[in-house]
Amino acid sequence: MNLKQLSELLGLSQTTVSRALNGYPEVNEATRERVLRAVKETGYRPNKAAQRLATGKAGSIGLVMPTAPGHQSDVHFGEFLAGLGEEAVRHDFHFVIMPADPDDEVAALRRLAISGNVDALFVAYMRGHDPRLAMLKSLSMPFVVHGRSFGSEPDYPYLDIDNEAAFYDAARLLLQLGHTRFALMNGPAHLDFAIRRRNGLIAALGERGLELADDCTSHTVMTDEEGLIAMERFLQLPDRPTAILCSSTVLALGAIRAVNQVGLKLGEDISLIAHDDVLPLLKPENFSVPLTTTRSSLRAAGVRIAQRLIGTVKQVGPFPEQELWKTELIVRASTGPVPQS
Amino acid sequence: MNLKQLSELLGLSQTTVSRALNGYPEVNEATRERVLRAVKETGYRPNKAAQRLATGKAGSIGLVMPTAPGHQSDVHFGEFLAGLGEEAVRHDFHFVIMPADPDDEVAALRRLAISGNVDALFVAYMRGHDPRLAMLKSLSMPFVVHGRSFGSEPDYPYLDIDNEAAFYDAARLLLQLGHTRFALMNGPAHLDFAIRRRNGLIAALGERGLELADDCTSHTVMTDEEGLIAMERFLQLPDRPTAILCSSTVLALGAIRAVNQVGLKLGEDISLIAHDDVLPLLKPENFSVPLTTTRSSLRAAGVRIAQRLIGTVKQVGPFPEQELWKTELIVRASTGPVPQS
DNA sequence: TACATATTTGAAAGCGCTTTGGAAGCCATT
DNA sequence: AATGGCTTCCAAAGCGCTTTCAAATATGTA
Repeated sequence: MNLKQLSELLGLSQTTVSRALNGYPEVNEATRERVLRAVKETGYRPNKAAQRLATGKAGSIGLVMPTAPGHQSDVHFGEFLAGLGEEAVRHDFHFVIMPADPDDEVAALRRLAISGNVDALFVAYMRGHDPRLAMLKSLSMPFVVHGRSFGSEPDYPYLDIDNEAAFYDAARLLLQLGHTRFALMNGPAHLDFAIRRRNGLIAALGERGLELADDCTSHTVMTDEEGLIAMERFLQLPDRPTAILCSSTVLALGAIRAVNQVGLKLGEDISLIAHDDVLPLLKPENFSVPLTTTRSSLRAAGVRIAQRLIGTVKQVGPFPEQELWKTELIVRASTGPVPQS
Repeated sequence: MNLKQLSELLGLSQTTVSRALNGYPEVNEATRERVLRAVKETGYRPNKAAQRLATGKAGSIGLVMPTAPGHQSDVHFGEFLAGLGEEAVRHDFHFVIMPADPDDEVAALRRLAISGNVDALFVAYMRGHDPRLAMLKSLSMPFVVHGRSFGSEPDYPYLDIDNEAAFYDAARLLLQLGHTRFALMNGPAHLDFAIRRRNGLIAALGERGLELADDCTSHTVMTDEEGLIAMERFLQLPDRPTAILCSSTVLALGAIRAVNQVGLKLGEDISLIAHDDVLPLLKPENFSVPLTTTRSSLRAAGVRIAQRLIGTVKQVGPFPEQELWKTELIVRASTGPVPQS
């Protein structure tokens, strides 16, 4: 059933039927109702590809999903998607997801954009000096970045959390508790949030004349295995750190296992603060020792970005181009005063 | 840059350029190379919406993502998606994801199908007597179901794991270890896998003249919170169960917390077997007491289903319509002989 | 040389929708 | 009766591609 058939059935032109459906004013209310009733009866649905071709819009936002054999799926991605979806469903928007090798993201994003089946783009996993920004700006397609790109002019639309402040504040808390030997378990070094969180920590330490040692820093993918390995390394250090900042509750999961294995007590021998993306699976309050965290909901960010993206496409708005969300510092039992040794 | 412009640039007809690009044989190799070079230089990409409209195919597979405010995002979904993506990227396929309220899945699926921008459908979260099957069959669009629908004629294409055998075998192991008091922590009761796993357990118990008590059965969404609550209930029972079957490592996470809280020992006082979807985040071997599991990789299932779906669209094949994967029963430390009381 | 047969190219139709530019009908006003 | 302004509808063009059918050119055969 297509427009032509429907209009013949009704004895109307395609034009009129199309207008009736899309809420144009220049159509008699009586005929509009007749059309609407026929649509109900026949189950007619407009072909989106044709709509897209005719209008240039199709109610979809595009994003690239990094994937490869052996590439571990990322809980954060799923959680963020849930947020996008929650908002998209309200506007009858859908997603076009292009899976791509992580090394091929720029090209994949371009393909997605010129493919002509998305109205707007969402970009994540931002890096320092991210090469995608220049491409996006040349594209004349709306986009919003989750995160920022350290070292690039901040003249693009983004939503980010204040990673630097988060880890600065976290470090300050630990400093006030008397800690002086710090370690950082971070995400991959090229990612923007990792750069900023490290900077935040270094800034706080610097104010006290302290430094972050290289052997007390790890940059890895954020899995519990890597957390375990990194923490084991820290614990073997002659002068082992007592204060740990951790970029994810996933890393913390492994880290805590390492702490338990050597019989140390979290919150007493070792203080740890992790960043909490509010993953449904890893609630900091459910850890055997509840975790002190810097918190910001990934899902909420997804909702907000979808709002901005969809709003831009639908030309409602305007929206702020740049948003920087503060994180909350939530103190639980995994932090305590520096142990007397 | 579109086909018309490109062909004018080359002094060729759109026909020839189109054929050159799509690998048709009736075009001179020399001109084909000329076209290909021009494409490289201009960065021309065909408009997918137009392609879709013209051919009816667009290299995409569609799926519905259940979502709603307050609806917890599902790790399983993300992991499965990673599997689909891993295969899709090899064939330059993408996904169209339609977010939908869980109560609206049938309608959402239909919208997605008639929208005309997917070539094939993937369906998950199967229920007993699933209403989507009839709709799908009437649709004449290829689809593959992950799971099955208990109570429906199995005449549709699916890939499932043998849930019944998995829990039957798991129960048998525990029976051999002398356990007689069983409990089941299952997923939502209307879901197919939950029905079959329960049946598997009941069958194994039945062979020994045992029954599964109602107050030793829980059907909940699979979160660690629910796991905790269910296990707390079990443990307060006057004649508390010693053998637990658990439909997910996520549930097990909470269950184990409950066990620890009351000071019982997993693998001694309580034996537990969980089903393991091989989530990167929840490795059974990393639990403080490594978990005995029935294992089957969700991601591998995603890869396989993508293969079948894409193969069907591309008309390579044929593929088996029905696949039933065996799970592996992997014994670790969370199971032991029934405690002497 | 003339003819049949491959090989290579092109004109145009069509996919299902939106939208421009009229046209027809109706009413009130001159 | 003629004019103008509304309201309501329609024919047809166009979105960017594929594909059918036909034409042009090259190649082989008698």
